[in-house]
Amino acid sequence: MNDVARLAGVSSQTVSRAVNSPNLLSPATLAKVRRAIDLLDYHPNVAAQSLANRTVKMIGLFMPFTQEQVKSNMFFHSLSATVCQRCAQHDFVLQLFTANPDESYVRLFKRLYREKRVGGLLLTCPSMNTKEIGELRSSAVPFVLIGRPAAPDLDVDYVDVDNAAGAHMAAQHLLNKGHRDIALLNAPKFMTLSEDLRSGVQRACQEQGEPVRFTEIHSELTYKSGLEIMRRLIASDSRPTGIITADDLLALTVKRAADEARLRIPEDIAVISTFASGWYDVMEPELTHVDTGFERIGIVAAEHMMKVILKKNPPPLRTVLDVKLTEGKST
Amino acid sequence: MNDVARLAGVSSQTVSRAVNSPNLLSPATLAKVRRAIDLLDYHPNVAAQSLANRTVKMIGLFMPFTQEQVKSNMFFHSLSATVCQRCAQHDFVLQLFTANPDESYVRLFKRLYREKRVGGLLLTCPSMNTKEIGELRSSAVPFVLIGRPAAPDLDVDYVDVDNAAGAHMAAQHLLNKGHRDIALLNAPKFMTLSEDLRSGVQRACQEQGEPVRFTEIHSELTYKSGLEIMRRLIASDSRPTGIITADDLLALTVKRAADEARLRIPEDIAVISTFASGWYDVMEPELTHVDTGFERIGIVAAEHMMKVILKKNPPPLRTVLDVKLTEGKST
DNA sequence: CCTCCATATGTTAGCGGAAACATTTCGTGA
DNA sequence: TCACGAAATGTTTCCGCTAACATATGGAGG
Repeated sequence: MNDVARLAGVSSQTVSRAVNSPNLLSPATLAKVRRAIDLLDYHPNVAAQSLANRTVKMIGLFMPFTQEQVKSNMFFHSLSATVCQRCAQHDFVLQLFTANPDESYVRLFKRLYREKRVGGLLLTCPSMNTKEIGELRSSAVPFVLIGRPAAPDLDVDYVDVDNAAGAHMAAQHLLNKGHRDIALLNAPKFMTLSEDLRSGVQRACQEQGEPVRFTEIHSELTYKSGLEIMRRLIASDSRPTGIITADDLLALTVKRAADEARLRIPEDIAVISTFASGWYDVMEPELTHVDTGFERIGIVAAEHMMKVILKKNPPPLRTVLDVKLTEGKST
Repeated sequence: MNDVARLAGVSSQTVSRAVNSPNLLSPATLAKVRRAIDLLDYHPNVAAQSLANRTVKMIGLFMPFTQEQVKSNMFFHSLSATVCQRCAQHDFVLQLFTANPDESYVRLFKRLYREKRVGGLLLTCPSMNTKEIGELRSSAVPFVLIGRPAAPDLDVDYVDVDNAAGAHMAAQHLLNKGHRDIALLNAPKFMTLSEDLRSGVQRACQEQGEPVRFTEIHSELTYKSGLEIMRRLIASDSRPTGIITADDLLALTVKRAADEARLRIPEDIAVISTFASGWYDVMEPELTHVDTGFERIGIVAAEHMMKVILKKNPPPLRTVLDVKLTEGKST
């Protein structure tokens, strides 16, 4: 920076201004300084910058999922991709944390923040409980939850997609097609998602005038787990006529189990997924599904976090993104 | 740090030593300092650390792929996960870059390094040419290529899996089963991978005593693209008896096209994949494939990079990881 | 012609640490 | 008993940058 200043014949503070607030400089000086910057190929040292102005232009994205869990779900890659892109636009950087920590979540997050590794965190931790969230909230660490907390009155920032509405739409869709025996191949219990889905489906069933049989089964979000369950369900006496799956990978297991049992989709058994990630294409017939547009989550969360870090005091983030149903040929 | 020093009754440099080289301190002082650190919940500021000792304990992982490209391939998530985990073990951090840059690759990489955002880079840029690599090599930026460069004598660090050997094994496997009409559903031409695969298969065909018909077709690594090609290929007069795919997603397209044409796998048409990522499970019958163990790439690359950053002068990294064939029921 | 204020630039003092060097302490062998 | 070197600790300076304040410059208005 001093070299640039010398070459341009100005003070080093002027160089700093040329970089950070060019509008404060006269056009002539600005041009001089910029020429010198170009000539010397100067790039500011971000460590020194954050030390001096005490803001850390890095967002941590925390996704403590196993390979197996992630594998089934485009969600995670999509999230990191959109966050990364958004960061780049604002001269921020994304730090990714996928490893399961040795220490407790709260402790880790506090540490990362205190060490100035990140200016704030985006968290996808389904297993973080209300107490932990509250604890983190009362610390100074800025964070946004991806997926809303179990306790809705917790006064924390979050973005979520309206999974309950999606499930409701999916169930309604089946009911409209005349189905009266519906099963929900749901996500594991520990995911708050699973409760949203169940409640959405149940509400739709209750709203229906006639009686509806509703079965709920929890599955891991893996092909193997889903397939095992579906085989059993389809072989049983009480085979439902319509199946709602938490995820398009699980929809594939329905297809396979149906194939094996020589059942046709949608004639003998209908399938609809409340979430479409990367497996969507592979399904045959074309899968009716709820389009969550989950790519939007990363954008909203990252934008909010950057505002927080830059002390722009954005309003609280309590966003639940709407979803829509895309009809395919599987129902 | 000064607070800790005061509380422990030592100088701040002693605190620094307690953190970075505890063996230099007497057990008594070390204990005192550590107690003070705990009491005050002190965490060193990494920005200040890198400023003072001018090493940046961050590794950048660059993966400029579109959603569409990534979707088909577990490779990318697996890579970031293993690198991230490895980084965590050494108190390093992973910065992820998936966005396609506005500027040129080389320019971007130099900038990231000069700005001290990263201490070094792990690069997966299939479209980076020999000239660019050479240019980057002659700069000060430490980097490791994921996948080896087209020009083998380029004097750069890289890790790769032995795709040519994998393709060779796959072809041999089919030849041993008696196939004499083989097609390779290959990756796009712009990926260096595609050349490795072709050469591997060709070599196997040549080594075979009898004449073998060999067809090569390039496809994007998407279901749609593969399916279109496979439908045409299977419908054509010259339908091959054995198909080698670049990827397990493409293997699924073979399955689907075969189903549609009422062909059985493996009786009427055999399939083997030279790469198994997340789509593996979904295939029926069980897919014969080359197991590349690509998770190892991230580990090797990250370990090397950390040594470079910590100035441990590791020997040049020219690693080509071996692969093995796992026989399923699709051949 | 002078005051006053907005605009443009320079100066000083850290941000939180670690390297390099200086100093003290202490055990050891002659 | 004392010199001597290793081990333990302290002091100074600087890493590269920006906030806060100080100063210069120029034009409008009285």
